Amino acid sequence: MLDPKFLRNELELVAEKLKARGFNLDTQQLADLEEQRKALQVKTEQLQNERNARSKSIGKAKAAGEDIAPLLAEVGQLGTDLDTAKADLAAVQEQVEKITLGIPNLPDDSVPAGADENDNLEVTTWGTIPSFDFEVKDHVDVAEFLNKGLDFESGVKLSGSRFVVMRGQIAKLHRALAQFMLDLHTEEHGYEEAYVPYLVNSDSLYGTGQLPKFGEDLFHTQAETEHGYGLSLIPTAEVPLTNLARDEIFDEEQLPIKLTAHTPCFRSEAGSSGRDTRGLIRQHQFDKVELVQLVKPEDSFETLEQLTGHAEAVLQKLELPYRKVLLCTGDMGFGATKTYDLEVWLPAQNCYREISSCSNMVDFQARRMQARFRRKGAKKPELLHTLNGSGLAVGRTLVAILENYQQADGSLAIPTVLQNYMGGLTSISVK
RNA sequence: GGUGAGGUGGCUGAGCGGUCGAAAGCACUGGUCUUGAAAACCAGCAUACGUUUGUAGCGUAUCCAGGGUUCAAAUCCCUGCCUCACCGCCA
Repeated sequence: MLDPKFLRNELELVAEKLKARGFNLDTQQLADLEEQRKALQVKTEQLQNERNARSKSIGKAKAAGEDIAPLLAEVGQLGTDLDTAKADLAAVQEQVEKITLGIPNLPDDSVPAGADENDNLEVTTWGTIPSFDFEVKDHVDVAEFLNKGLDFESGVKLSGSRFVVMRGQIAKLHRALAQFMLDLHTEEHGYEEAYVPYLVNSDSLYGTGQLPKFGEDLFHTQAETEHGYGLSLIPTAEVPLTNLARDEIFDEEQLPIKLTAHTPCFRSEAGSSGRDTRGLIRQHQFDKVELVQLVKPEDSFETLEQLTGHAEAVLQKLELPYRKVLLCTGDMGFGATKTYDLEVWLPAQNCYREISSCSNMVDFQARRMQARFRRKGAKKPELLHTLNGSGLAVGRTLVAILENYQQADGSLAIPTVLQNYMGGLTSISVK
């Protein structure tokens, strides 16, 4: 959510910045509603003031033993006037809120203008793209050959399309990856490990910005009612981790707060029906190790560079070639003001594919969540800044390893840093 | 799931339907005192929004949340959520 005062006072500037990310703000409508809101709010508060004053004088009169009947008669119409004013105000406020909750964050000035992913800016590449002296298989075929380690048929039987069963050494490798990532972030990058709920309430989803606009991307445990959806499955650990700060006021010295968690993520993939139907790339359920930081405003852009580096470290230690991309205005997520994507090299697709997305949300989520901190000696608390990034998507990392570490004989080499997690195993081969 | 108790400011904890944004204590901040510290004493100490050039003033709201009764609700009624205790069940 944007700063309502900024939105009000700089409406045209906001609209212009939003245009860069393909969002059209109806400034006329919003300005009209704001004007109504202001008038109604003043009116309502005046009526309330009058009612309070009169009620108070009735109380005093009664205490003094005076006859209060004439005073009561005077109040007469006030109550109903107040009720209608309140109702009118609530209706307008609801409209304003509906609009403001649906406005995405403003892009930072360092973000390149562009319409879609084709306008993203490649920042760096790392590693050398491997060459194979045999015909490369994609990850599905590599795993199929390795004792049917990825079992999509069973996924369909148990649940439906976009679900998978992993077995044997592939399942273990998947687990090893998550362990490795968590250990790296906690032991070398200073994050605190967290175990969090996989079901969250609607307040949490509003806080990080999944609701109200993106409800159809989530799995809900019950249909939407006026009280929300009840509990919903998390689409990312960003939701529970970031919402830990909701309605909190931290001391300045407590920041930055750095949290990591390994969780499954659930996405309905509504609107992606034809895309990436083969393999592990796009599943309804996948695991991810998430990084979240809560920082002081002046630190957030520097923190974005660091956090992205923490995600890059995973790829580097796994010796997977990747590139770092600065997303353009048109390709960023709803709450982000600046986002780097890390894209890993997939030999079978002969291209880079997204494996991590690291974003600075500045105060966008913090304002929704009322997540604040107080500077030493300061009276007023300030909104903090929130950042998050994948460090990394475990399923897609498994894909990258299956493809980049495949051998001519059909076996799979195990990246050095994972061998300890695999009981010393250096490769996986057919039984 | 059943029964009972309860949810008040950073914490503890008062609060006959009216002058309660809320006693008191603790914590915290500033000051007096002191060579310094402690103690003592004095003062201050919630958040959001609106109005406004204003971190001033004024106004409004907030005593778990949402409804209701009333001229007036922290206080009464209903619903929900949560906490605690005991019972049942369970990994």
